[in-house]
Amino acid sequence: MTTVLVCDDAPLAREAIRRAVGAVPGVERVTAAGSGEEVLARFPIERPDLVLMDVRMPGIGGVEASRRLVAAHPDAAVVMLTMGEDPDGVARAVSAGARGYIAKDASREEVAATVALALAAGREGPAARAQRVRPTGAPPALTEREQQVLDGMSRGKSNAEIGRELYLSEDTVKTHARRLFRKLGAADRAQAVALGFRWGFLR
Amino acid sequence: MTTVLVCDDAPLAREAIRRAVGAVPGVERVTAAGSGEEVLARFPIERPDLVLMDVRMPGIGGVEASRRLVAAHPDAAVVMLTMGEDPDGVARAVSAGARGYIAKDASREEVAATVALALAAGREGPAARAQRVRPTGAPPALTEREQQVLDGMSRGKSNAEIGRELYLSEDTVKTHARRLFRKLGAADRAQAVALGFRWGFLR
DNA sequence: GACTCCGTCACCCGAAAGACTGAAGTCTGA
DNA sequence: TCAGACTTCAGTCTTTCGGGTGACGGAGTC
Repeated sequence: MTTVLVCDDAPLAREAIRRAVGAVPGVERVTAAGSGEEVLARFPIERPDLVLMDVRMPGIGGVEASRRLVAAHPDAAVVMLTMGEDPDGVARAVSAGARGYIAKDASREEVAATVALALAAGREGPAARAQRVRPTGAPPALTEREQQVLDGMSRGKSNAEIGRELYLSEDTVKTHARRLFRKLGAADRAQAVALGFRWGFLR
Repeated sequence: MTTVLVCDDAPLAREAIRRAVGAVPGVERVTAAGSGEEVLARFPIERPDLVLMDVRMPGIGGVEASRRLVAAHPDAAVVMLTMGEDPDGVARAVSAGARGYIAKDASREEVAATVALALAAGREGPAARAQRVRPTGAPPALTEREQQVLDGMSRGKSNAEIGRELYLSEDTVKTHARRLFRKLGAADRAQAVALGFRWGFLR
């Protein structure tokens, strides 16, 4: 009986992850919690084989919850959920006992693979996975132009249209766009917009 | 002395709107508030010629704030800021005394034009502008495939990559993408991602 | 049975995007 | 004063995107 406990304060994300994890072969039961405190309270009762926990939550965050959980139950397997907004937190969580992490922008397949790995692995060294943490510690600092270009992208404007709005040439907009992509780690404007929302540059 | 009071709980959006409004000819002073309550408190003191207020805010939302403001000060000119997520709320706000609304995905020019119009107009009938509210009251219903394609887009995947993830041909992905754009009213994948976040399909 | 919606795939086409350079002006801060 | 960031623009190149259109099978509906 392999059970997984998913913890995220956002109901939508929680259910999405539940579905993804539920599809992993070998996982019979997936339960959900809405806070780190709830995980600490329920872990001794449910004894899940794996805890998937969001890094950022109200109350004690995922990092502190992971630390306390592993301190109280050294056999607990914790995998952090992150959306790249807090790589330092992930690093601390991993060093505090989490077995790995999954980026929330990962595909369903990647989630499944990571969960399966975490379940299968005898405690793999945290260092191995900690390397996957993004090197950029702080939220990227966007210049005003980059912010404006990002904003235009989110409104479905082409580079030429953004240029006309800002009284710039299309080439200049493309230059700002390229640097924007580098800073955000985006492959294209669609991902840039997604990361813009997650970093709070857009809303 | 024409002054405009901008109210939005998000500092970034607030500043962006401030800048846009500040560029409108005839506007000498733009002040900013962070909540509906703050607007109600400051309006009698500052007596701005126009209040730009976000529909959705913590505490009393823009609708209720607009209603109370106009009830207390019938000469108050309120224009709602919306991002299309709550057309009913806009309609109620307009019927409750708001003079119009501006979509947040509007261009700077559109913002300027609407502000100038709201300032210049003797009280135009609310009905005239209320028609601009999007006819689609409910969030668009996305099929599972469209949701999956949207998700892939938000992760920066190309259509071909999404196709490989979902075991589909690139052409099929493009078909789903095209229908997705139609449903969301998006011009391209970047705007589709933005609308996906605003409708809650992505997070 | 007719109709509609979804999912699948294919073709063509022009427009746009994004990567790669190089360069020059402004402005700030060490 | 000088380094460095920001901003501006330009060129070339390949890839991708998005629109238009058509098609076929299946599921559900009227």
